Amino acid sequence: MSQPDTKERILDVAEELFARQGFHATSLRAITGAAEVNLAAVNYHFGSKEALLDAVFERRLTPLNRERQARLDAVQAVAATEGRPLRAEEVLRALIEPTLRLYESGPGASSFILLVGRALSGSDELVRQTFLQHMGALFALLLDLLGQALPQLPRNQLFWRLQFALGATGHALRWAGGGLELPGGFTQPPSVEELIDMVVGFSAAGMEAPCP
Amino acid sequence: MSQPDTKERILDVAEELFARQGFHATSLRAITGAAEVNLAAVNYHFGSKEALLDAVFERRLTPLNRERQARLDAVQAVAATEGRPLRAEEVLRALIEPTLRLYESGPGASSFILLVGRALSGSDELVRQTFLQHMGALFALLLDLLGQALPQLPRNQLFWRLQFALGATGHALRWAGGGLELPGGFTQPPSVEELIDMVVGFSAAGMEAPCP
DNA sequence: GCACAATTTAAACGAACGTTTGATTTAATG
DNA sequence: CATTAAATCAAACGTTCGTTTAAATTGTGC
Repeated sequence: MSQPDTKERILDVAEELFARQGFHATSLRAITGAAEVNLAAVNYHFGSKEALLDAVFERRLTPLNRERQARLDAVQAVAATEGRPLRAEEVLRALIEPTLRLYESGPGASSFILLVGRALSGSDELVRQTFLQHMGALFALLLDLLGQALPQLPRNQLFWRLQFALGATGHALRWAGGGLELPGGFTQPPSVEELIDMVVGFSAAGMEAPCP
Repeated sequence: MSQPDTKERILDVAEELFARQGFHATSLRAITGAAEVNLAAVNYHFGSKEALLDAVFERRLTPLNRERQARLDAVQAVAATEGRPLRAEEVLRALIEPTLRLYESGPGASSFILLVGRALSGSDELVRQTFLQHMGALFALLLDLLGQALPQLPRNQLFWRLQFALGATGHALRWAGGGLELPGGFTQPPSVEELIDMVVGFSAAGMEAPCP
C-alpha cells in the first residue's frame, strides 16, 4: 500500500495530469488510478473535479505569491534607500524568478510550472480563471511598479508590453515544465539560471524599447 | 434552408468553436448543431474529428504560409540589393504581420487567429502537432534569417529568444482573436496596425538585447 | 471493547461523447 | 423519365465521463 495521505497523492497526480494533458482531457479515473485511490475519493475529499483544480492552484500559489510579494517589496525598498527609480529588469525578475525556481523544489514542481504556463496562455478558460483568481491583485501591483520604472511610456503601451512579457514568460514556463518538445532536438535545454536570465533579459529589453 | 455548402459551414463553425472552447471541449454535436447540418456530416465529409481539425488549419495556413514565404523572400531581396544585413525587425514583421492582418479578411478570421495563438502555446498537444505539421520548414528558415540579422548572438541564445518572441506573439494573437478578456477593462484594445507595431517592436528589441 | 465518526470501497447512475449504419432524399447523367 | 451516385437523415452503437449511493472498513474517544 502507498502513503496514507490520500489528498496529497491526489493533488500530486492531478497537478501532473492537468498540466500534461489539460483539464478537460484528464479524467478522474486516470487521476485516481495513478494515485492508487478509489474513484470516489476526489468527490469525497474535494467535492468535484473543478474544486480539485482549485486546490491544485491553491497549494502552490499561496506560498509562491507570498514570496513574490516579499520580493517586490524588497525591490521597492532597495530602490528607495538608494534614491533611484525602479528598474524594469528587477521588477520582472521578482515576478518570474520565484516561479521558475520552483523547479528546484522537487520533481513534481515542474508540472505545476507547466500548468501555470498554460493557464497564462488561457487555452482553457476555466483553468485561466481559476489561476487569475488566485493571483489576486498582483497584476495591478506589477503594472503600477512597471509604470514607475518606465514613466515615459504611455499607460496603453505599458499594458500591452506587460502582456507580451507575460506571453514570453508563459512560453518559457511551458518549455521549462517539459510541456513542449524541442523541434529537431538541435538545442539542449538551458539550466534554470540561464532560462531566468534569458527570459528576464528579453522581456526587460522589450519593455524598454523606444516608443515608436 | 441555409447555404448549400455543407463542408464550408462545418469548417467555419469548427474553426470558431475549436478556437474559443478548445478541441477536446468542443463536441461534434455542438459543431453540427451550430452549422445546421446533420451529426454524421463531419464523419461523412472529413472522416473524423481529428481530420476536421487538420482541414481547419489547411484551409487558412496554405495561402497564409505562401504569403509569409513571399514576404521573407522579399525582405532578403531588398537587403541584398541595398547591400546591408538583414534586420531582425523586418524578419519578424514578415512572419507576424500576415497572420494578424487576417483579422481584416472577415469576421471568421479572428477565430483562426485565436486558434493559431493557442496552437503556439501548445496547451493541446494534438492541436500543436497538427499546426506545426502545416508550418513545415518555416521555423528553420526563420531561425536562419534571424541568425543572419544577429550574427553576434550565440545559436543557443538565438533559439531561445525566438521562442520568447513566439510566446509574446502567441499572446498577442490570443488577445487579438478575442480569446482573453481584458482584466478590469481599463485599457481599450488597439487597432490591428498598432498591435502589429507593438508586438514586432517588443520582440525585435528583446532579440537585439545585449548578450549578458 | 464499544459506540461513533471518518474514510474507503464496489457498483451503479444518467448523460454525453465519437462513430457507424441503413434508409431516404437530392442531384446529376444518359 | 429512369438510373445511379452523392448527400442527408434519424437512430442506434459501444464507450467514457463526473457524480452518487450504500455497504464495508478503518480510526478515534470514552
